[in-house]
Amino acid sequence: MNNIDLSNLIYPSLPHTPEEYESIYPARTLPQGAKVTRLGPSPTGFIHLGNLYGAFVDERLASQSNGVFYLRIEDTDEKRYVENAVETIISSLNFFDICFNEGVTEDGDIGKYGSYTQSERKEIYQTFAKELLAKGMAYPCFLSEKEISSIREEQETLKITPGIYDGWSKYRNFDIDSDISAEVERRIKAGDPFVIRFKSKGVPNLSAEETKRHNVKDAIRGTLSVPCNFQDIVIIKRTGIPTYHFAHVVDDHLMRTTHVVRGEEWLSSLPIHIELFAALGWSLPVYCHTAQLMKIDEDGNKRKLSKRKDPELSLDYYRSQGYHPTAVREYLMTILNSDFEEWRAEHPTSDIDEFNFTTEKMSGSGALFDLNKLNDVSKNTLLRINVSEIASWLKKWAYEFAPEYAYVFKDMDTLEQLLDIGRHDARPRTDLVYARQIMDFIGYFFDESFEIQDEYPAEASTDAKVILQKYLDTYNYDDNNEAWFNKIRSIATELGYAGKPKDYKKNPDKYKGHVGHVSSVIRIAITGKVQSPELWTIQQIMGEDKTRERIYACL
RNA sequence: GGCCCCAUGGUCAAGAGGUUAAGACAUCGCCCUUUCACGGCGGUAACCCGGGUUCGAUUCCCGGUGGGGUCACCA
Repeated sequence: MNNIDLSNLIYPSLPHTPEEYESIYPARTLPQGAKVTRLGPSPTGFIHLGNLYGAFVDERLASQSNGVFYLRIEDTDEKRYVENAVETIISSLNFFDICFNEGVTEDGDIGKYGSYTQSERKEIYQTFAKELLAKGMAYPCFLSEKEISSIREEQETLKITPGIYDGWSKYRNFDIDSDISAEVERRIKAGDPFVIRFKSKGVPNLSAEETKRHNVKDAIRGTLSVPCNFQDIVIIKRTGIPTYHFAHVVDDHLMRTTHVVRGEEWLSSLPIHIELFAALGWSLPVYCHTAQLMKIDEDGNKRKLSKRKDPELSLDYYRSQGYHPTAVREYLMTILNSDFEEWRAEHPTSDIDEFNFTTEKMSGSGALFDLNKLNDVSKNTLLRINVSEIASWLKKWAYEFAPEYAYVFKDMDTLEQLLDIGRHDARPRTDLVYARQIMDFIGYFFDESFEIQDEYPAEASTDAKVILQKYLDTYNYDDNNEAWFNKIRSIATELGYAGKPKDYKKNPDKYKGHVGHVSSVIRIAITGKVQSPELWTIQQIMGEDKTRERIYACL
């Protein structure tokens, strides 16, 4: 038995040794306890709420510990590349206030641990693959697709775990079989394509009791017990590019990541990563496997979210509906940490950054996305933002997503007054939820969108014109709220309506209705709807002429 | 199918070996009120099932069921 080292034949010239990379990317000098996190999207450009959820965890962890949060583009799958994806990812995340302090940016990389694009790190991965090769911990494998699938078939009939592992690839022990080693050497020299597989030390197909296990601490889930890996997984593909598994291990070590936040779908490949880290002699990062986000559908049935596709899941959906980024962050934090809502109730005006977020308080089970809750969080969040900011945010939103509302923004002062109605009362109104809804809510004010939508209340419909005529006769723009309403009350009593709703309720037969019915008629004439904020204020903003016009139009 | 993760009202969720099992959203009713909203009060509504440990389990253990994930030269 002779140990044959093919590493130099496979990778004859690489610019650096593993040791050199260790010093090129030295341990970071950061304050005690600082966390280094990363987001590693593939460049499909599709960012969904689940990504944002995870990114938020990364961002909080790093920022709260004065650490580093960096963006790494994981483009090891050429088929996935979408034009401008990186720009889209960055801008979507930035919109929701998720910012990176290192990594890929639109103007090139920032930071000393680059390149932050995996396709540009080929030589680094190969250097470590070469090391594994030299140590006999990896091997070149020439198995074709056909061969692999016939191995799988055989394994299926044998009812054992499918895959390439000890006993199944004839290339695994090439160095002790001279025939195979001669073949391998010849084919490498001939330029035949091959992959590099990790040579797992795990023992395959043991019974449940015999299986060796790892106990790993997960920052969200506590101690996890996973079986040891025994698959000879591919670390370098035929193209020379690493697989996710290998790139993850090499990059997160070299970039000195302390906390790996990723979805729970990665849980099942954790054994692979554990073995890889050990094989390279590196310590494990702290894993944080987040639960999946789910949603509730229109029928009220719960349903798991499928990762891609679901348009409601796309971040762009919330952007185009006009949810305020702060509201989305608030909502996300309520599902992220169970005690956030309580904290928010105690600190209504504090910045969300002051909340102490921890992974331990995250739930291991998937949360259902709840639009009701988002809306509730959103209206309370908007209450905390001052009107001028809301107005300009709406304008920006309309410019991008709803140009048909341009008329709303012709007079920003008026818009601000409109939006501000009732917001500073002791018990403030919470009418504003998201941009599209707000456009609808204030639509009554603008001639472009004004229309009579509701019917006069039955109690006053026959008197409607009389009421409006009398109102027009007595209306005075300079009346204050009280004087104005007293006039309406006089009209009501004059026509046989109760001046107070209570009187009407006590003696419904004595009156045609009450003052509320009378004012509803006026409200409908002016706003087109039975429901509106404070009418007097609306009129003051509208101005005398427009108010009179609207009434007149109904006569 | 193997393996892994998860399991308290409709939803998010607190919780401890003994509690009248919090709270928020949603929903329903009442009150306040010139409409709506806001606010106040109240109602409906939950520990997946079966064993075991225990004086006592929703809580701890085991098994099952259900949901999810994963078994690629995708991430």
